[in-house]
Amino acid sequence: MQLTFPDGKKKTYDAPITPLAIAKAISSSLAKKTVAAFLDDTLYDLNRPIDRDGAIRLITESDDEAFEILNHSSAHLMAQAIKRLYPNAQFGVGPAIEEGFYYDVALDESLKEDDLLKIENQMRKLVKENHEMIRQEVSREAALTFFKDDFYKTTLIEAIPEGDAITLYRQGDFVDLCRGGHIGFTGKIKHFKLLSLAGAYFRGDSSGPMMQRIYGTAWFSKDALDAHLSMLEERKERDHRKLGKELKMFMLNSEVGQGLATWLPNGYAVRKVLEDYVYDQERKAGYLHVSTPVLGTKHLYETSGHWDHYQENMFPPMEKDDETFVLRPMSCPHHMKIFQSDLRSYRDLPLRYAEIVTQHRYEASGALTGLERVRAMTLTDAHIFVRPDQIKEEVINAYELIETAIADLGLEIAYIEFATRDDSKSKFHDNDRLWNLAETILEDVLKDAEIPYKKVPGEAAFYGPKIDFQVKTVLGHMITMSTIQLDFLLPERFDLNYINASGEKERPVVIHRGYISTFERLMSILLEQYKGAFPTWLAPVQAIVIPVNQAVHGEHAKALKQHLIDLGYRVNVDQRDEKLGYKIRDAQTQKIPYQLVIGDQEMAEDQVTYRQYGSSDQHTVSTAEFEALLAADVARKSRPQ
RNA sequence: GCCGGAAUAGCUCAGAUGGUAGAGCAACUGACUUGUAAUCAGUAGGUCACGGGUUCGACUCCUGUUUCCGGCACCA
Repeated sequence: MQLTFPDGKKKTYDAPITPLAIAKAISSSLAKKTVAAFLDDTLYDLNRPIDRDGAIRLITESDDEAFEILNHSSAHLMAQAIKRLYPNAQFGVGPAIEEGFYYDVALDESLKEDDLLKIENQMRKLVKENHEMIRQEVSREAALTFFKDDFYKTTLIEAIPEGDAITLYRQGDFVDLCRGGHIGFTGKIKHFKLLSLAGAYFRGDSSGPMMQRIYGTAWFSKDALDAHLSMLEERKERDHRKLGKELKMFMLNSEVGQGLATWLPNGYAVRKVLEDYVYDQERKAGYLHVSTPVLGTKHLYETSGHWDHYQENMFPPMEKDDETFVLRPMSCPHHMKIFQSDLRSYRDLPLRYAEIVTQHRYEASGALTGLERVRAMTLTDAHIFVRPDQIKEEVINAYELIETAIADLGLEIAYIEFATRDDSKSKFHDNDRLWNLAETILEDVLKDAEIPYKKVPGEAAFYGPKIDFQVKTVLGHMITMSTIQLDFLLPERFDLNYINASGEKERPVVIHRGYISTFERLMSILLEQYKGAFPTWLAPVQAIVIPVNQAVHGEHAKALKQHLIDLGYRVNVDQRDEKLGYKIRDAQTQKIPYQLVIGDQEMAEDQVTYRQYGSSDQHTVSTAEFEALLAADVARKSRPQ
């Protein structure tokens, strides 16, 4: 039997031979680090015998695939430990995930935090016992017979497509249904920790049973595990809810209402900068700003179709004077009425309406998370009315506007999701011709613009396909930042039209454009991104003036503060009768970008001594120089210096 | 909405087995008059989330509710 290595070398072996044996033959240190192997494109467990020719690649601890294999095996190890402690336990799925693994368990008793330690200790025992994890291919019938009393596993087996191999993995007394790859021996799993308990629906079906999910993480070295755990701690420090409280940005008060955020002065200062930014960018890009009410009649939303398709996400209707009103969850219907308010010519198009507006959506209570998921949100919402021949250009314009904003905010587009419909007809507007046309145009735009994208069938809006701009936050969450949605349906429902060149009525197409998410969600992202230390253009307080001696320099400091405020900056002065060190410390704690110290020399020479957040360097410059520096800092927004 | 956990001063947190609460920071007052991350002293601050129950007595035990946290489901 001949195996070809990645460097092209061929070696001959007596079949069968395991990846472990192959690695051992090369060196014992390689064997230690080897986790599994690829034979051509098939993943082989460390101990799965290879009995045919092919291209072999040994996977070692440093390879990307290794972490996944280790964690997948750790999930099995945990299941084995649970089975020992709770013989009646049944299992759902137990995959490796980005930062570790989980396993879903069905148990009569509910697990407690303390139980995680018990399970962890049992896992360590099993590691010491060093069970071999043996792969076995079985027939569907054999698998079903083996798991005949296990509702979860039989359901999973039945879901495996006909013709696919069904494999079992045995380690000691524990057997699990699994497609593999595994690390071969439980003894290879050394550095792990169980992290949390959660509920999870079996197969993600909220009408089905709920299982107990245990999350854990496994690494190849103690250092790597420790580094991961301290990273998890650091993440908590970055949590926008914690930072938002510390920096007095916003509050969520149960008496105000669940999911209803209150912006405090600091938070609103940041939001106002963002509002002004989007308004100005839109103005330059030819958008026309409008303002429409927070309430609308139920009839309006029946016309748009939201009442039928979106009702469960809306607050219940209210009645007054024989009229039924709803709190608007979106702006589209209002903007449709604006388009309709006048006779439109083909020469008027594209018409771009934008509005900074508050909307209310009834989000499930369990979904609410700080500012990330709220029930009242403010955003800039735009609807662009175009002729069919203008679609492509306007989609590209919107794309560019969004791209610029994301860069100005110091964020990055991770990828773009192209959401199309799938076969579940009831979820989507029933018009094949329009759907196919809409999807074709959007995909053409994506292709022509050479934008990398990922197609996600079934994720479209009910009125049409869309592209979503996904941003990865510093905490690793993927968040939809912006969206461009094509809509052939609402113009039809509202019977919108314009007069074309031949004097005939024609139907416009609507592009829904979400710009930079909602101000609430954006605030949460930015707080976490900058760990509360906002770049100068966004900072709620951009500079604080600190007199060395309040009695001597206080008046001058106050005047300097007012001078900078008059120039358009957000500036405070610390007039407390405290020592300089105390006031500096306080300013650093508040993460104010510039601290301006005023003493005898500065007062006499019209200078400031500034110090930036996070640095202990001091620079003495003339007030004019400092103003120029501040202006340049604000102008570059969040882009790198 | 579902599973599990939590809720003590403005903030961060202590408070064994039931005997009505403490610290640090912040606030306020006074002294100090300050040159780059905490000057000293004093004062005030709490329906222990809310409602019911058990008990001679509940922050503590039971129970219901609310909100928050970790997930799941949801997320135009």
